[in-house]
Amino acid sequence: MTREPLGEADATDVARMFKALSDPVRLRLLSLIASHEGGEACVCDLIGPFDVSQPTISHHLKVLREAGLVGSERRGTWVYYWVQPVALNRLSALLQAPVATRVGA
Amino acid sequence: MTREPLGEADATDVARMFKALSDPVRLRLLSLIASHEGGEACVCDLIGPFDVSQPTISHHLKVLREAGLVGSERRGTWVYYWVQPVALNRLSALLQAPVATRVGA
DNA sequence: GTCTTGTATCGATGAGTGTCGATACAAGGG
DNA sequence: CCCTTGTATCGACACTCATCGATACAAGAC
Repeated sequence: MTREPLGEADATDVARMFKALSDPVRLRLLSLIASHEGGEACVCDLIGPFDVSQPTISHHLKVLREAGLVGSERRGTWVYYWVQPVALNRLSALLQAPVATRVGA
Repeated sequence: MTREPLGEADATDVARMFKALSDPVRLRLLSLIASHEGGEACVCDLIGPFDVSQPTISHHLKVLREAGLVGSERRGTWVYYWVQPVALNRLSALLQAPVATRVGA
């Protein structure tokens, strides 16, 4: 990003992912999933830590999934979610700024 | 983030920055500024590339500034903007995911 | 001073978003 | 079968946001 300007298409694509990260509940969900043992977490593990209702958690998980930031799978009664490292690393790389961009900064 | 869950306060703080990045126009503005020679750009350089009005560009620059992602300064007639590398790097580091989080992923 | 150019703010409006309760769907146990 | 538990969808509501035109402010030229 600091090398050459983003094109319109890329910007729209990346903006959709950042929008998925622009909510505190979703950020905490993502970090709960990422830091959970085995790298994945059941939805039942993700409802307790929040003050919002179960449908709201389900909605936020859907947003993260449709943004490509997490994957999910039903196994028996429970549904498990895991992070998609490739997507996160893409955003991470995009934000890496040069050490000193501006003269005197 | 992949090490331990984000606290509520941190999540709210970081979410505000990601929200500033969640718009295609703002992403392109940021990359235009970052990739401009000297690491800074005059507002007059930032209006032409877009199809939106000048007040809208001004609004988006304000959002980026209030999120701490860019700095600005008036020099004579023109106002210059530059990126804040520390802020971008903080977000970048936060998104760095382990190479293989899930077994078999 | 007045005029012109660059930038920011204001007020309005249409679209989008987070949240909820109610409800539907999925799967296993009795 | 019915019942229970886990998860997703639906419909509604309050709120936020991106955008605009109009206007105000800043600074230099004349």
